[in-house]
Amino acid sequence: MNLTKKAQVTRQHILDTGYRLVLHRGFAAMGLMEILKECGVPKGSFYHYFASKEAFGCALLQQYVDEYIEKLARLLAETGNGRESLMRYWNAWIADPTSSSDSANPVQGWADDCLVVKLAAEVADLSEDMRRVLDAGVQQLLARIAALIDEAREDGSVPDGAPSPALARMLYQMWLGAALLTKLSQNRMPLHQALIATETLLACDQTPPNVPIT
Amino acid sequence: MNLTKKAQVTRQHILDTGYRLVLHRGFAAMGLMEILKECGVPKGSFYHYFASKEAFGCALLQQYVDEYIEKLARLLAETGNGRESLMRYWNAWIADPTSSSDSANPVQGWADDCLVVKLAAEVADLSEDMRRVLDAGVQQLLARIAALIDEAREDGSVPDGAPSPALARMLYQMWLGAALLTKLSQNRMPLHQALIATETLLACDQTPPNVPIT
DNA sequence: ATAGAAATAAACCGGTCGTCTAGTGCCATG
DNA sequence: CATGGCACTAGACGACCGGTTTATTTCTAT
Repeated sequence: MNLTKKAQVTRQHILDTGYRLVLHRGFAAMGLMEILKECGVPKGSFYHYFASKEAFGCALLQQYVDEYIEKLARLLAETGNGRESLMRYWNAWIADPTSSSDSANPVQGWADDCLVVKLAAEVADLSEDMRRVLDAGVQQLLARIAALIDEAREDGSVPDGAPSPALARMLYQMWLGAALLTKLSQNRMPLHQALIATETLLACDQTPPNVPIT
Repeated sequence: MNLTKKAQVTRQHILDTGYRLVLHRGFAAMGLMEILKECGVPKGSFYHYFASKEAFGCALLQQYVDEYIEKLARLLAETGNGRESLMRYWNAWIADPTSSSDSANPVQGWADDCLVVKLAAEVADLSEDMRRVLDAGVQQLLARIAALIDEAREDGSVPDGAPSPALARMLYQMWLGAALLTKLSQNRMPLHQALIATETLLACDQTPPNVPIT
């Protein structure tokens, strides 16, 4: 029992360091030895916990998705009307209000730790399994954002407009693009601009011609 | 002289097949042998034409950027007012009007062949040189789009609104995100939705609070 | 015919993922 | 307390592929 618990800890340790590494190197470029050396786990153990590198990747992504949704729930649990909650989320992309930032850890937001930004393009062609996990996570998130928009509209803090699923996706796309350009240009301006644009879009109450919603 | 020309052809051949492969496998995951086997060039030759894999990557990206700008110029050379030109560009993301599509080559647009979508996240952390090439290309493109918006506003086909550089970037980000989600979900709906959103945004003449530009 | 550049072939070394066998520690049962 | 069994650790090993370098051949121009 205690033993099993310790084993789970080891498995978790592998996943955590894997996350840190994959965030910067990418999935294919990250070797297993790199992870295992860093957390002092022998190779034999790895294949005890995971059937393959791909299976490991799936577990990694699944855990990331789950934790993301949880983190979002915690962020939204604070007080504030619908619009404030929504904007708290987008603001977190730029700077996570719950994480402290000192000189060693410069100001960072969710955009900097986002595996969708880092891996979506790579994984989409690499592994069907990993693609599905990440895609399902994104769909889940989009649904939550859409619901958030609906709530904000119900309490009157956001005006009516485009269908909430369409608007949610549009906003998310914009932030993905902003995070990508920020990575590429090493300049956080796109993120700040996205924040302004988000406010504009939320205020924009003109409904576009019918958008097919999936 | 003829020889030199033939050499250039070989080099070009390597770059072209490299582009096709990197578009699906990614840069790190694509081995040199994969390229060289496909175009029948021996390994030794590769290092005659390119100093390293990274240098090859830079040349690949540089050529991609240059061709992209040219392709854009050709697309915009056709008749139409400013707004029509602009929308022709975004439409091309979904389906390139200049490329024929048959059953073997299903309908494809620029989004499917975009190296920014595929490589930005990977390259940003992998190689400073490659990052710079791609970033410079994006900046060049953004400037062109902003100019296009200005032209459209001058001929009255697009209303005034947010500063054109900010609007251009916002639109581009949205399309990047849409292309990413399309790859991830294997569903082209995000692209179509981006098209609707683009029209809405162009019509939206409310200026957001001052946006610091670049 | 020959000097020298252009192009190629082959060897190199390190790292890849994954397998496999051996060994350790812990728990439950007799 | 012994013993068998299971979860886990340990790391050597294999086959292969990574990018790079060096040596060699091929060709052209003088």
